[in-house]
Order: sequence, then C-alpha cells, then structure tokens
Amino acid sequence: MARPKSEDKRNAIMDAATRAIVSHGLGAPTAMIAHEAGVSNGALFTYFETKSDLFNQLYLELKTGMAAAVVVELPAGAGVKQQIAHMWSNWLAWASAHPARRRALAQLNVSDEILPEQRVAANQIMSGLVALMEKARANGPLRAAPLGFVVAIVNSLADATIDIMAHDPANAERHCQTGFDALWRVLN
Amino acid sequence: MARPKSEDKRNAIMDAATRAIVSHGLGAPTAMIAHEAGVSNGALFTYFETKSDLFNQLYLELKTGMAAAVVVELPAGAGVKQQIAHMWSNWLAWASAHPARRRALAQLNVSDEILPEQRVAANQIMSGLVALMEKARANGPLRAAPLGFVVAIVNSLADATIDIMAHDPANAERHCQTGFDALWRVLN
Amino acid sequence: MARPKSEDKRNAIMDAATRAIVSHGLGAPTAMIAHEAGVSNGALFTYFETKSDLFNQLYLELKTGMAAAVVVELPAGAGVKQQIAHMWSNWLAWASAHPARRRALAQLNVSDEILPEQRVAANQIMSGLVALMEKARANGPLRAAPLGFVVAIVNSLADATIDIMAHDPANAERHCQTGFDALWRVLN
Amino acid sequence: MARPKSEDKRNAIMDAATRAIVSHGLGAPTAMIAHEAGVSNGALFTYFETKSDLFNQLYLELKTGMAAAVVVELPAGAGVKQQIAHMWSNWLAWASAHPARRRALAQLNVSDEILPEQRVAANQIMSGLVALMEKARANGPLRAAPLGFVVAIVNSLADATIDIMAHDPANAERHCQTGFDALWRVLN
DNA sequence: CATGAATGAGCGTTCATTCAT
DNA sequence: GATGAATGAACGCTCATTCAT
Repeated sequence: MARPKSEDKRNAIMDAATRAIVSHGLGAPTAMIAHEAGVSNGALFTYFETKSDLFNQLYLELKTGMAAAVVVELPAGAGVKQQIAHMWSNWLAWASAHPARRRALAQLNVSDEILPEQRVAANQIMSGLVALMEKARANGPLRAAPLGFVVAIVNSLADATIDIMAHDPANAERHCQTGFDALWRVLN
Repeated sequence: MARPKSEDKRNAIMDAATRAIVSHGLGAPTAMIAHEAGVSNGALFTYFETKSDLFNQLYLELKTGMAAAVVVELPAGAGVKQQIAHMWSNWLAWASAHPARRRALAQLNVSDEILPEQRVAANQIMSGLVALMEKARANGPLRAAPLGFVVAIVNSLADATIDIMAHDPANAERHCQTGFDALWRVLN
Repeated sequence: MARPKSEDKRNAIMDAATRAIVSHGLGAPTAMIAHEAGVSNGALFTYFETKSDLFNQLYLELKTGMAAAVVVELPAGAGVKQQIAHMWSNWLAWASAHPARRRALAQLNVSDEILPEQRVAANQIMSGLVALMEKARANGPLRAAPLGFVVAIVNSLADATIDIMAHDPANAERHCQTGFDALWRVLN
Repeated sequence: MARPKSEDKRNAIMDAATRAIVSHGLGAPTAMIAHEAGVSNGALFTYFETKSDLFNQLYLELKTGMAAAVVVELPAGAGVKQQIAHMWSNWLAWASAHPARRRALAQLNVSDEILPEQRVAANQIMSGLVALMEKARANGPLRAAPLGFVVAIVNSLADATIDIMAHDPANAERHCQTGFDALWRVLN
C-alpha cells in the first residue's frame, strides 16, 4: 500500500468511481469502476484497501474539491454579505460544472458506508464558509440556534438551488440569485 | 379462500423493511426483512412481486402516512400562516415519532429503484401542503420562482429542522419554532 | 388419496400437464399445470402424490392412449403386412391428431423421472403391435436380432416419419407411405 | 496476462457437465458441475456466461467430436456403400467408447435451451455424412423423400443400434452389422 | 507492481410440497 | 375435499477480495 506508484491511476479510479456511482448507485461493482478507470480489477485494491475505503476517500476528496472551489478569489476585504454571496456563487458554479461529482457526493452523503470521522473531517474543510455563516447570523434570528442547524439549512438551500439550476439551466443566473436572497432572509 | 393474505403480515413486512433499511441501507437482504417480519423467506414474495416492488410500495406508504399526519386537525378557517404553522408542527411531530420511517424514506428518496410514477403519485399526496405553499409565497420574493424550487426549499428546511430536533430532543419545541420562522422568512 | 372425487379434474390436470410440458418442458411448475387445469395449487397433490408421480402416470396414460389408437379397427383376418400397415397408419394418424401428446411423450421418454417399471408397463401395452412385429420379421434379416432392437427401430422409424409429417403436412399421406415402405424393407 | 484462462479447466467443466447431465439431467446444478470439475462455484461463470451458454457450447463440442470421430480414416477411393459402412462403424464405436457423451447429447438434443443456430451449426458439421447419404439414396426408394426425412431415419437407426449395443456389449459387433444392413435396406 | 482468474459467501427469486382455513 | 398462503431448500448468478503469474 503505502505510496502507490501512480497518482494518475488513483485519480482515474476516483473519477471512474464518481461516474459509476452516478450511473449505477453505490452498488456499482468494483470491477466496473476499475474497468472505467482503465485499470485492472485487482489494481483497484492496491490503491484502496476496500470498496468502502475507496468511497470514504472519494467522499473526502469530493468535499475538499468543493470547498476549495468555494473560496476561490474570495474578496478578503469585503463585507460579510458580499463574501457570502461570492461563496454562494462559487458553490453553485462548482455544482453546475461538475454535476456528476455533486450527484455522487449526494449519494455518498446518505450512505452508511461513510464513517462518522470522515464526515467530521469533511465538515472541517468547509470551516471557512462556516465561520462566515457564524458572522452572518450573529445578529439575526438564528443567533441562538445551534451551529449545526444553520449549516444544515444552508446546505439544504444550496442543494435545492443547485437542483433547480440543473433542471432549468436557462435561468440559472436568476435561480442562483433567488436562492441567495432566500438564504439571506433566513439568516437575517 | 383458505388462509387469506393477511394485512397484518403485509404490514409486518413493511415495518421490517423500514427497520432493515435504516440499519442496513437499501441493500438489506430480503431474507433479513422476511426474518425480521417473522415470515418465511418465500412469503415475502407472495406479498410483493420483487424487492423493488416492496420498496416502491413502502415508499408510497410512508409518504402517504406522512402526508396524512401533516393534515391532521388542520384549522380549516385559519389564515395561511397559521395553517402552515400547523402543518409544519404536524410534520415535525410525525418525523420525531417515527424516526425510522423518516430515515427509510430519505434512503428511498435517493434510490434509483423508485419509479418516476411513484414519485409523481407521492407528490400528489402532498398536494394540500403544496397548495398552501403556493398561497404563502404568492406575494413574497419567491413569487416568480418555479414551484419545484419552493417545494425543494421547504423540504430542505424541514429536513434540517427534523435533524436538529432528533439530535437535540430537549429543545425540540424551540427548534421547531426556529425552523418555522426561517421558513416564513424565506417565503415572505 | 385413494379415489379422488372427480375423474374430470384428474383428466384436466393430465391435459394441462401435457400442454405445459410442450410449452415449458419438464420443468413446468406444478402451479402452472394446476392453473391451466382450472384447479387449485394444492388440489393437484390430492390427485397425484408428487410431480414425479403425475409425470409417471401421464406417461403411462399417453402411451396407453396411443396403443389403443393403434389397434382401432384392426382387420383381424388380414395378412401380417396389411395388419402392420393398418397399425402404422393408425399410429401416425394419432400422432397427427394429438401433436401435443406426442411431444409430451417424447419429453417424458427421455426424462429420468420416469421409473423403469413404468417403462416396462408401457411397453407391455404395445404388445399387440410387438407380436405382429415378431411375425413380420420371423423370416427376414432381423430374425436373429433381439426383439428390443426391432422395437427400437420401428419406434425410430415411426418417430422420423411423424416428424416429417408434422413439418410437411401437405404431403402427409405420401410420407406415411414412404415410412411404411422403409419399415417393411427393414423387416424383410 | 496473469493466470490465463486454462483450457484444461474449460475441458474439466465440459466433462463434468457431461457427467452431471447423464446422472441428473439438464437440471443438474451449476454448483454440482463446478464441484465435479474441481473448480469453484464462480469460476464456471468465467468460462461460460450462463448455464445455457455452457450447454450450448457443450452440445456443439460433443457433436463436433462425434463428427470428427465418424470420418476418421475414411477410405477416400472406396464405393459409397463401403464408405457409409465405415462411417457407421466409426459412429457406433464412438458411441460405445463415450456412452456418457452420447447420453448427454441425447438430452441436449431435446432441450429447448439449445439455440436453433447451434443446431444448424451442428448439422453442418455432419455434412460429410449427409452428402454420402444423398448419394446412397439417389437411386433407391427414398430418392423422392425430403433429405431431412432420410437424415432422421438414419439417426433413428443409429440410435436404436447404439442402444442395443450398449445393452448387449457381448454381441456389439453383430448388432452393428445388423444395424447397417437394416440401414442399407432402407436406402436401397 | 500489474493483471485478471479464482474464490465462495451471499443475493433475489422460484417452486414442490404442506397445512390452516 | 378444496383452496391458496406458507414454507424453506435450492438455484443461477454476482461481486468484493485474494493470489498465482
């Protein structure tokens, strides 16, 4: 195990898994994932100990990628609302650009294969966004609610917005704005 | 008709399936479901043609049960806000009372085994709530958004609220109210 | 068991079994046979102890019916050749009139479910024809061959002839005659 | 290509299937065939896609082997009768040497699992023998009969002869000759 | 390390037979 | 006796994982 020879292969497997999850759900056979990755059946298991391990790593990687996209070109000096708007926009742009990743992530989210510690780690990655949320709600009606609640609500709104954008791409811009407005109303 | 098909047994299978899905996901073996229902391996298939069929019927039944709970004792003459508040409260009460059903429903919701027509049928069952939402947003900021968007947002908020209530039952009342306030702010 | 109430039902099951064997082979489910017979699943087992039992009885009954058809209106005083020709004609007429029975019989013939004693019993039923064969070959080239050989050859020729008649019914008459001629040449 | 598919294993499965069919009919479990072949349950399916596929390939292989045996050391320059006699002898020798194969072949012949195209292919393999039959009957009483009829009769006679040889091996030689004489009388 | 054949537990489903009604 | 639901042992086949090459 340790350090596998080729990072490329690891990535290919990850990508293939993403696609396979989208098309065949979490029950997608490892053989199919390997084949799609252009890699042998057995090789998959030199890169990931088990299928579960692959899915956990994929979950973390997808979430990390998403988090990275969210903070791109964040306007450091701007106000809270503007920063959140920026992140919101980044977030939805990422989802639009990588529909397969988002869908795979959604499946992984509800899977009971994903270990709780991975979920914790994943959430920490989003901490920048979370910190902003904290600020944003500090004086609003949700100031007394648990942080988890706020995060869940934001996630939910984002998911709903992403869905509608995916279904009606022609009006993506407008839906994005509508979603943000709703978010802001919830927080303030 | 010797030994008629027993509604009890059918229900036992449904309940067992609900529990099995919660504990083992959608991959729960039919044998486990049958065993948990106190029924033989093969009997399951006299009540449901296939596992998929069982899951589709379960999905519809859970959703129907939820919808029925939502409209219980709805104050017919009251205003929109009060009616929605009532439904919201019912909804979350149902989720709190039947956590397994809610979790199973969540899994079934993302399954690709559930046929589109079942989803349509299930959504029609919630039409009372949907109609109210339509009224509620009629003059608000979401008045121009697609209905599906509104529904998704409401669902998302409810899910988030239910989750937090489940995690922190001591303050369930307060979370319920907070959730509703957030909802109302989104709609108006 | 003993004497079941309705001979009609027994016959209905036999007929249904015949048809089911033709359409689904010996693997035809007992439930299908019962259904086709307009009889309940369980009733089949009050008329026949097991599926194997049903098939054995069916085998015997089909063979008996065939044997009975063969000797119809046999010209008692006629010569050997004429009598054999008559039987041959009867035989093929039966097969043409009851293609399902013949095909079911063919399947049962090669089944290892049919007990040897049933086969013996079935062959005894054809004894009239066999006795004639004995006479017919008495002075011919097969006079020294075992009787079983002769019977098998005759059976084979009949089967081949029946097949060709079924495939080309327009020339059934001619094929029947050609088959008989071949038979006669074999015996003499 | 790590551990290439082994021809030996494939043959072992074929042989095991042959034996299993003889002892348990076409319903012989794949697990039994695999076990008998000294191979794991699943391995069978790396060599044959389905049980049906296995049986189709087995059918073709058995028939091919039989056809090959039939034309061994065929006296090219000899007359029709002598050539047919040679083939006849080869045929019966093959059947005597491989009783299991012959019985399995008989079962496969009547199975509805065997695809028509496989039957066609199998028959083309026997074309050498068929061509000879054509010549042999050219001036005889069957000259006007359909070729299929002739083939069926020859098959039937062979089967009958093989059966009697199997039942009475002591006189195998004589039965073989008797059978051929009968055949010749049919054709001429 | 890469390959893909081998393994065998496990799955959804069928079906002969039994038995409560 | 008739019915058809109940039973549970099989069955064909899949697939995560191992291991010979």
